Amino acid sequence: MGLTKTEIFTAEQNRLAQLLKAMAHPARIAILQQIISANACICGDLVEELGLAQATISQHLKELKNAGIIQGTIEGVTVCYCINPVTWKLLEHQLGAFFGSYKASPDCC
Amino acid sequence: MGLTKTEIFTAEQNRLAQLLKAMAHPARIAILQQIISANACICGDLVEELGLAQATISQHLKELKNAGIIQGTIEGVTVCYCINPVTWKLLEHQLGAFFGSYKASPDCC
DNA sequence: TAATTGTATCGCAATATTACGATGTATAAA
DNA sequence: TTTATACATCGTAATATTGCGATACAATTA
Repeated sequence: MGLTKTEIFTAEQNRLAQLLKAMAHPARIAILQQIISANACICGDLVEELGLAQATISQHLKELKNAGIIQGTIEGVTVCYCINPVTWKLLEHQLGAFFGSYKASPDCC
Repeated sequence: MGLTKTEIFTAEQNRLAQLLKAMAHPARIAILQQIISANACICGDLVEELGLAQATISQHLKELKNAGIIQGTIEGVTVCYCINPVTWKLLEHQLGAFFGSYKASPDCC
């Protein structure tokens, strides 16, 4: 049916999956890297940096914004995007806890 | 066209996106949590633990295996799944570096 | 050998994603 | 007020994902 059964899972599982999904695209990873490396916020330079159409970039930015990973503020004609520090740290800690919860045991397959 | 332009991006960006995508589903997060918390490897108990059909679970396991996040070994009738320690640590470090590369600056939007 | 058990795969329907041209919108400059 | 610039949104085609019933397969057990 192509519809994820969200009601089966916990809110945390769904939220984590949502955040990971928002990042799970090479273009969106590239966008995040650009935003981070530009220190200050980047605007529509992304269209030139990456080789994608303006409509496509705008769509990817929207998804990152919807997930709460980035935030955008209008600055005259341009829009300034930057990392949402709250979500970023939350996700960082959640992933850290998740990955840290695994301890390799030698008696495994 | 519904086809990701992988050739535009670096191998690292594509690989990271692939790994994140494999994890970006609540069922697959739940499966990983189960595998981790069961310490030793879990088998088809997953079908009972989660409320999904056997075919669906098998498909999710296949995706995690294809991405290299888990590995499965046949043990008689059952199949034993566990975390692939190499990929796990690699992803852990890569994500750590990625999230750590962001330093919040106050002069931002 | 036949039946049972645990998984994998096939095939399908419903839905979601990706990419982009075309077009809309809002601000700034002429 | 017209024009230009920077984005956002719409609509659409191609493709991918999700979930599951049905079925195949492989290894034990009777």
